[in-house]
Amino acid sequence: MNYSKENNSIVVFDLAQFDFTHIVECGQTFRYRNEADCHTIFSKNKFCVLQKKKDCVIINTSDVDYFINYFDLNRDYEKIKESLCKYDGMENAIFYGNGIRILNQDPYEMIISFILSSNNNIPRIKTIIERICEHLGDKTEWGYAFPTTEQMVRADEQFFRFVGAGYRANYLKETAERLSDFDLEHLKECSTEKARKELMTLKGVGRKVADCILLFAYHKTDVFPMDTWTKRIYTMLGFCEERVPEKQAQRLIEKFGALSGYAQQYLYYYYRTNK
DNA sequence: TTCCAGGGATATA
DNA sequence: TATATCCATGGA
Repeated sequence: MNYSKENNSIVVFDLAQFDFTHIVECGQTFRYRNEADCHTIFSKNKFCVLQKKKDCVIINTSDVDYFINYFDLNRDYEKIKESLCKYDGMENAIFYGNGIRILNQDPYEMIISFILSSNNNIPRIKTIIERICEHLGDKTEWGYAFPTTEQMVRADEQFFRFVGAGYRANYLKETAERLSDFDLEHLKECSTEKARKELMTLKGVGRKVADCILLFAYHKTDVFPMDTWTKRIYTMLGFCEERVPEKQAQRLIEKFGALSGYAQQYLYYYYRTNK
């Protein structure tokens, strides 16, 4: 991936491997803002501002190294796309979602965010997360940071209902308490299976939410999160053997292997935005 | 009014 | 182990 690192900015030259709209609209993050001439993306207590030029994208940030990792800039997505194009039904999805990258996001933020995602829609998830940040997170020059574990445990169930979490309020309360004494770092070293099993002991984290966390926070790409959209995609790809989402995911992982997570994002984005 | 959204917990057989 | 039902909320 062709980019250069400056003092307070990153310049990305390979636009076929970097499309901000596709990166944020493919459902892996909920904290971003689109403005007329620039885009802003937030992570933990950090942010960056992206400006698209004729033949490059400039990422302005005070933490260059953090966002080089965040945007997964040291990975060659051309190779990934080439490999995935060999599969039937992938070419259109890859062409459509060209420039998607799987972000390396904060595990804690992903857990809280995807607990909220269950049986919910993206605009609402964004709104609820925004409210949680506004009420619990530190105020910064650009807005509110995502709350720390300490800030989260101070909130009660009533608060999470107040911000619109609905029946998930209890999940957030219980999981926030568990995570205040939980080593999220060591999951990096675990196998996908073992990490998934541990994540699923958290309240509000089932198979699908766990797979999203594994993919978007730990970059474990041998997962295929099955939601209401990908269940439809399963039959559209010509599969019909399995009815249980977990087994459907297994079939798809047998098909795509270590590229499953990437395949899932292209397919999810393509079919969701094209109905 | 009903359906749906990046599903999970729980009870039941 | 597999299936059915309930769960808040707001936009379509």
